[in-house]
Amino acid sequence: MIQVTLPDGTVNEYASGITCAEVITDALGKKHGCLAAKVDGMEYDMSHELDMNCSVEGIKSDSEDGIHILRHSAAHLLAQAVMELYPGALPTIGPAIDRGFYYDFAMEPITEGDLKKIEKKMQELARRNFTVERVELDQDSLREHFEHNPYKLEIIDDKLEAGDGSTIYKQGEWYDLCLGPHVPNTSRLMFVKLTSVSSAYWRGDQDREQLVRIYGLVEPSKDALKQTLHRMEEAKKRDHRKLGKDLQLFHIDEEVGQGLIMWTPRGAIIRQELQDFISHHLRRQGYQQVFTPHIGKLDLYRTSGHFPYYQDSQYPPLVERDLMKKLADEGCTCGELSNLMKTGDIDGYMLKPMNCPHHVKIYASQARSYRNLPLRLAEFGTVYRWEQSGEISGMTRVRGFTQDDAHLFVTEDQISQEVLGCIELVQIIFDKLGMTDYRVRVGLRDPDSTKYVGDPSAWEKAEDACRNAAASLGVDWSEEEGEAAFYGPKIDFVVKDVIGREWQLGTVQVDYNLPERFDLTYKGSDGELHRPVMIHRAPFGSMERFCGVLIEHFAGRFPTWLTPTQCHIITISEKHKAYAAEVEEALKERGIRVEMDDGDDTVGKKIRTHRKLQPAYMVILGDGEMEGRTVSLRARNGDQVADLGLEQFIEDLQSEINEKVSQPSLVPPSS
RNA sequence: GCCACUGUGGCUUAGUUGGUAGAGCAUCUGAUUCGUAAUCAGAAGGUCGGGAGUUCGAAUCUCCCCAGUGGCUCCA
Repeated sequence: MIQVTLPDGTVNEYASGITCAEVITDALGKKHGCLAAKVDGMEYDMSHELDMNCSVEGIKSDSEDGIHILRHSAAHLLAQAVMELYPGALPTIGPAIDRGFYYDFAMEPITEGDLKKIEKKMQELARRNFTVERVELDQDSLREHFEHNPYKLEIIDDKLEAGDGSTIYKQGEWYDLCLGPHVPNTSRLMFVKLTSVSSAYWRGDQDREQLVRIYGLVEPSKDALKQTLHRMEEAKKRDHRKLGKDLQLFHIDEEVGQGLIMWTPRGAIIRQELQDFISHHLRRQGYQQVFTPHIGKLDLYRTSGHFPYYQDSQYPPLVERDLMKKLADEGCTCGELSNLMKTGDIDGYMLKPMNCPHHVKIYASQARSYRNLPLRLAEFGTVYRWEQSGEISGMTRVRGFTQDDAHLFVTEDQISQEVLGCIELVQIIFDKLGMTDYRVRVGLRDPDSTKYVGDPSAWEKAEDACRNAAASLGVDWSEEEGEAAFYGPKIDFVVKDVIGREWQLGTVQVDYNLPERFDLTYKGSDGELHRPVMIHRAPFGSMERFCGVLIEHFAGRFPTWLTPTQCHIITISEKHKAYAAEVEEALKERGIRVEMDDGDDTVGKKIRTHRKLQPAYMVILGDGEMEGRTVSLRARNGDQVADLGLEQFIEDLQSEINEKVSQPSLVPPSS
């Protein structure tokens, strides 16, 4: 007999060899809704047999662990279905992921249209309710089972020590190399939906085979699946690429170039407001504004180390006119040109891929003393990077962007405090915008690597500074070894977009490298020259990416202070034009952004039209308003308030803007 | 950069097996002056992402290029 402790603390006695399923059924009844079990905290199949005293807890299908198992099992089902439909395909790997699961196959490419067919097959297989069976095999028979699948053999080679066995999971005739656990039978996997097909490299290696990757969703119930699909639909409506067009915020033009954002008037307002907002805080924190050119000589980047090392991710250099002509006359090829530039035989200019070297030069333009430090130089600096064409996306991954950049030149003793200051700035901004859904990543050295510059004890101090700063935020943060830049540790702020992709926004990086390369110094209190440390920081990251994320965050419904047009005036009929003009003038006088519609459409039509642009308020003006010198407001959700005194309205609106209230609040919600 | 898919007037989109493009919104012109999600009528606007090819004939087939989408890889 063995003693089994249940989650509620009861201890039951069973004969040794009883399965988890039997224990859980005994404890919770037949309809226990569990997919697998935790035995002493470790996950096992329901069929796992218990042979010693232990604790057992069921894993429900709607728990986090349960969903994970469901997804992983659905991946197996997908592979089974694909194998039935495409006998030549070779399954490789198929894990559960955050939003579902995928499986990679070595096979002929398929199209989205084929997914329906595969999905149907999956449902059919689910319905046949195969038992999912765990089988332990020694290595020889494992190899035998997968002798026709070099991918599985490679996994066996990699993961298993010689002589070690492992397990396969069987459902019907089909089986896969896997550690489990899995659902007890395939009927649990009825509610699946294949979402997309794409490709991936075997083992994530660009130089290896490209595989067909199929993505899918699975949920424990029909309703849950429906809800998930609905949520995805809703999320897509907030996509900044769609809203950017609807709200006329930015434009990308094929003829201008890939990944190059043009901020249209309405979008430019948002950007300007954000820049003003942050500039205000920068001044308070002792930053000094600078401006630097968009290009710099190649030598500058040779010194900084960015050229030619990062040549592939930069726009090609600009070469002086005469030289270009001479080279052209001599029939110099691009490759030769590139080589000449690499060796320094000829010079040219580069579009700046970052602002640091220019700021470094400002630092170096004067003799600095410890009394000058920290020196904080800030600039909305536009940089250009040659991102791979396949990576470019909307506003979040572009080839030209403006960083809300700053570089702090500090003594080693000041690092900690200054990093903290940078972090605070990020937090002020995120708080004001109500962006709470972000994670913080502290990038540290890989202890085994030697690629890092700077003195190890200095690194430790800087890493501690980053850790402490991150901890002070009171949000989730994680340390990631090996994520540091080669020149110093960093703190990144990461948010997800509507389709679940992560984007790095704000960043704070400690840098020991550039001060070294540019031989920066300051005179210390001891009269000796010392090397300053640089801190790079950009709270938004880039204006483009940040705005893209912000559009999705607000679903296009910006707070009053940010929204491109704050009031849209709508007249009822022609006779209200004069009063409307008066109201418009009064608003504009106070710096409020107004758009007027005194055209001859019907009121309903005008409201419909203007709604699309999501102003904070629509100001409706008719007979009543004209007589009483009042306004009537319509909020974004359709709520209305009638006959507000004009002066009072303007006053209230202005304070709503000045205080950067999170959402328009002058129209009380209707009951 | 790699794989797959997509690309029709400003926007959304119809276009069966190849026979030189239909619509709605927006725009413009008239009429209408109307209280909160589309007033009526008319006009103008596309050669179908670009180029080459197959064909008597291509938006529809083939190839190359460009761009977008979903991934992969990358991201100082």
